[in-house]
Amino acid sequence: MRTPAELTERFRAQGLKITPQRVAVFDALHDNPTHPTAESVHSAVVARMPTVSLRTVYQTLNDLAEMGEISRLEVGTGSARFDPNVEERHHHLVCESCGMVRDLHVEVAPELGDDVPEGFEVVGAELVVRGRCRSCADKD
Amino acid sequence: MRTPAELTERFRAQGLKITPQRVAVFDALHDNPTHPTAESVHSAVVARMPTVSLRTVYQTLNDLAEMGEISRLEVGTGSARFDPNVEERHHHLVCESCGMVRDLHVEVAPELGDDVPEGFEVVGAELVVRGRCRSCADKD
DNA sequence: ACACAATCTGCAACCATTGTTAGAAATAAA
DNA sequence: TTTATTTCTAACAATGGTTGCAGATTGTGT
Repeated sequence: MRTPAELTERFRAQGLKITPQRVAVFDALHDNPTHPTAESVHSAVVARMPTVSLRTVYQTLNDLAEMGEISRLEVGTGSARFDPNVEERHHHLVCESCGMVRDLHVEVAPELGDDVPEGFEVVGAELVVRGRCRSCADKD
Repeated sequence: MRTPAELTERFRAQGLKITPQRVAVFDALHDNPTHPTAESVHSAVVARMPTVSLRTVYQTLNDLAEMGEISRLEVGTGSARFDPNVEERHHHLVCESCGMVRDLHVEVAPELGDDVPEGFEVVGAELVVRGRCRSCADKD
């Protein structure tokens, strides 16, 4: 992910204003490998700026996603996850027990050709590998 | 997918009762390649049994999913989709414009080994390929 | 046919997310 | 720096999908 400072530039370039709330979200995401939900980003932000609303966090995450600076994941755990790592193409590993999401660096069948219908414009492909992580598997 | 008659057997085997509502859901799913939402299953069912509630449809779909007779898909289109085809291993193609979901018969990187952490029990892997279907691409 | 347990319906509650709006704050212009 | 303009924020309400609940209803084994 870009640094908070770089994101600030990108926002300015789009004519968006730089507010402390937005910077706090940038900081919360920077080098964060946990694929946080909006809620957990909000918690992190609130720890330092108690008045920031969840609405603002959603707004900023949406802006970032629209600019392609982060990506939104739907892994079936109820709420969306946000992934600051958009530079490396990668996929995800999900623990069905604790909800943990982890990056997975795997090449996925690049020759889709066969079964994709004529005229379908492929934009992207996401692989989700599900299972139980070690600590959950050990628990019972 | 199993025939409605077979599902009836499976339900009985689990000690679940056979009600006309449940049979109507079985029928609505049988050989249905559209990956319907609960809402659309409900519409189909209501066409023949006007009093069936959406709640009952959800209940039956959940039962079927728990028994492994159908699978629940979350492709990020707002509502869950249900796929009666659990016999053939396959993946999905999603049109981001109209929400269409289609089966995709592609082999996906079977040697995950590399990046899966030690001790993680892999249960399954789902690939979602996103893009625009021909008719949506033609529209604009 | 009976009795009991399981099921159905209708409605309320829930959760994640988005719409709205008045007031506050950041930038641009002077 | 002061003002003017435009954008943001916070709070709250509303939405959409899904599940919880209570009482009436209906399969099923006897």
